[in-house]
Amino acid sequence: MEYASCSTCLLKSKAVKSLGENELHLLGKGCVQAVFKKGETIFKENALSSNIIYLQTGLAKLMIEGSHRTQILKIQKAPCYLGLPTTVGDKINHYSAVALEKTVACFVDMHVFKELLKISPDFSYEIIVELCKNELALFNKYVKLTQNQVYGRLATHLLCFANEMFLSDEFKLPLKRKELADLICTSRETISRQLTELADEKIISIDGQNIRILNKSLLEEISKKG
Amino acid sequence: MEYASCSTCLLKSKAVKSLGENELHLLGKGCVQAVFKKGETIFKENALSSNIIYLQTGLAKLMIEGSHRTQILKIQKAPCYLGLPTTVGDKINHYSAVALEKTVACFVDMHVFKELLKISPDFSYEIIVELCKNELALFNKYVKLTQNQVYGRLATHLLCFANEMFLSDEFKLPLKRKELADLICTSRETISRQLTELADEKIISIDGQNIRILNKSLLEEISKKG
DNA sequence: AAAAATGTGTGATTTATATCACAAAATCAC
DNA sequence: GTGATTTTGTGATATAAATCACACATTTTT
Repeated sequence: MEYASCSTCLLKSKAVKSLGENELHLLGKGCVQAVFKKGETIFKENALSSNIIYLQTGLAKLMIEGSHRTQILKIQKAPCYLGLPTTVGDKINHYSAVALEKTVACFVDMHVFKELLKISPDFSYEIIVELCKNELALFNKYVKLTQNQVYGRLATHLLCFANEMFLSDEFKLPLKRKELADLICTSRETISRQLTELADEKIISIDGQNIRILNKSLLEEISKKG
Repeated sequence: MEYASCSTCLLKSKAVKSLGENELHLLGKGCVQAVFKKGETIFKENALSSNIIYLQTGLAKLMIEGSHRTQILKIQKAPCYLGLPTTVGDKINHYSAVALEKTVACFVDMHVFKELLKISPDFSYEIIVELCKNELALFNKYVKLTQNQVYGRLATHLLCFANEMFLSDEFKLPLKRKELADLICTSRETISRQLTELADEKIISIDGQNIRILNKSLLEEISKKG
C-alpha cells in the first residue's frame, strides 16, 4: 500500500472532481491504494468497515452469503465507489467485495470522507446523486427479477456485460457458470441449459468463457419480454 | 395546500432537525402541505418530479407498473421521505406513491432542497445516511426474495406490519390480498392459501382484513428459515 | 505427467407456485 | 335495500425451474 496523490489522479470520481486543491490534499492524506489480484477479497461481509473504497481500475463482485446459497448483488466496474452504503449505513459490512480481475482500490479513511462531506457541499451533492441513482437501478433490478424468467434475465445480463462492462459484443465472461447463476438468481444447471439454448438459436456463440453476441436485436427483445 | 411553518413542525426529519432557524425559514418558503385521502395518488410514475416529498403523517405504498403485473416496492410509514431517489436521481418518477390511509405530505421545492444541501453539511450528511440505510435494506430484501419461498416472505411481512408499522400484534391489513401479493411478489391465490395455512396452524388469526399474531416466535422462525 | 480437484453439460424427476375456473362473500353505487 | 361490482377462497391443472445423478472436460497440484 502507498499514499495516494489524489490531485494528479486521472481517475477521479465525479464527486472528487468537484474538490479544490486543499481538499484533494486532505483526501490524499487519508487515502491509501492497494492492488488486488483476481479472486482476492477487497473487503469482507461482517467485518468492521472504517474505509470508503473507491475502485480506481478493474472489476469486482459484491456478494452476500445466504443461508443455502451465495448471492451476487452486482458487478462493479471501475471507476466507482464500492462500499458506500455498507460503510456509511452501518459499522459492519453487509456484503463482501471480490476482485474479478487485477484491480486497484483506494481506501479512504471514513473520518476524512466525512470531513470532505462537511466542507464541500458539491462533493456531498454528487454523492447523494450517485446514491439515488443506485437505488433507482436497484428498484428496476428488483422488478426485473420478479417479472422476468431466467431466459430473459440471462439476456439482460449478457447485454449488460457487452454494453456496460466490456463495450464489445465479444467478451470473456468474468464469472464461472455457478457465479453467473448466483448473479441471475437461479441454479448452475439452468444457466447451462439456457446458455446452450441461446447458442442453439444462434443468438450467441459460446466457447468456454468466451461469448460473442450474434443477434443483438433478438437478445434485446428477449431481455425486454422476459 | 398551504405554506408550511417548518420551524414549529413537530414532525421534522432527522435531517431537518439539524437545520438552524434561518434555514428552517427558507425551507418553509419552499414547502407546501397537502392532505391525501386513502387511495389517492401522491405522485405518479413517469410524471416529471420537481419536488421532494416528505411524508409527515400516514402510510403510503410505492409501486411500479410492470409489463403484466403491478409491483409494490415498499410500504412507507411517516415520518419519512418518499421520493428522494426518484426526484434526485432522475427528472422523471420511476414509481408512483399512493396513500393507504389519510396522509399529510410536504412538497419541498427541489431548488430549495438543493440549496439546503449546499448550505448545511449536517443536513446533507443525514440525507446520505438515510440513503445508505435504504440501500442496505433493499439489498437484504433482494436476498430474501430469492432465497425464501412465499410462506417465509409472508411471515416476514406480517412481522414487519406488527413490529414496524403498527407496533402491535393485532392490526388491520392496509392492503387487499391482491396488493399483499404484489408486495410479496406472488399471486393472489397463493397469498390466500398461505394465509389460511398460517391460520390453520394457529400462528395467526384472520377476520377479513384484521390480523392477530398468535404465535410470534414460530412466525419469526418461519420468517428466518424461509 | 499423473492424480486430484474443480467446473460443465445433460437427462430424469420433483416441487413450488402460477394459472384457470368458479362459487361465495363483501363492498359499492344508486 | 337491491343489484352490480369487486374481492376472496379453493379445487384442478400446468409449468418453470430446482434438485438429483452422473459422465466428461478442464484446471490445479504435486
